Amino acid sequence: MKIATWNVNSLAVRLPQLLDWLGNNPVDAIVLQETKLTDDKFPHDALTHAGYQVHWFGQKTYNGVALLSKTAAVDPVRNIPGFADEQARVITATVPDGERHVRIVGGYFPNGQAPGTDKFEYKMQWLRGLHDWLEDELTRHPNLVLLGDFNIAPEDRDVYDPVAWAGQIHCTPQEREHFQRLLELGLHDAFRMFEQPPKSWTWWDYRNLAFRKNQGLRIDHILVSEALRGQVQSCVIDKLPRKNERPSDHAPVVVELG
DNA sequence: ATGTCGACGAATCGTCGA
Repeated sequence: MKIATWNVNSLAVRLPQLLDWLGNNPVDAIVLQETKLTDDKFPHDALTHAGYQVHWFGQKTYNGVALLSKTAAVDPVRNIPGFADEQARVITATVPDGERHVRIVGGYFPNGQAPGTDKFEYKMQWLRGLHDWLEDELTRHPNLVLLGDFNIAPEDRDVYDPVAWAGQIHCTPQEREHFQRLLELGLHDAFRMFEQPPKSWTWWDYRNLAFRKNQGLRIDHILVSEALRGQVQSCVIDKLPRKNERPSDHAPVVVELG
């Protein structure tokens, strides 16, 4: 079973690229972030035609998430129960895979702008809300995958220039502490379960020729629960879509469960 | 280089967010 995550930065713009990518990478499930579409504008028919069933949840201009799966996903939940939120950031559902059922939590974590801002404080509260809900959710669903755009670079090796980024958004000690607290729930960073090329990033700024210079961050992640840990076969970043014309600034990440 | 995108509202660009 393959599960992917991709921040598409506007599904209206990126739909052809998504369909192309799914044609070449027929994953069993994928979560999308930054669809930036109200529910009535969601391209449900095109994705159904591509062989996916979809749960989606969005808003105009900002945010918006979706969960696509080959088999129908059940028990969907929008956002974080117990955490009141105006913003469409989390979509969760259970995807059957033969005898196994996997609870998939797709998240678009707040950016946070900069330490000391209201948006940073919102990010901190959001992360606390996510942690507390996941603690419960894991008791109900031992087979759980948390994936998406975390907007956190967990370690210095996830940053192209850790000195320049020290203390900056995505790299603050507070954000990294929250990432560690998620790991303490028994979640495991699937990407780091394997040997990986150095300078592996999932996001490159549109500015400054960052992709060409491979100046990026690893801020999109796939965390698997303890019960799934032994089943993880691979985890890779697919840089190819970043080379498209009019690319998203993020690359997809794919995990394979045996 | 704060050098790019994408969306929006109102206008053929300025502003915001990332």
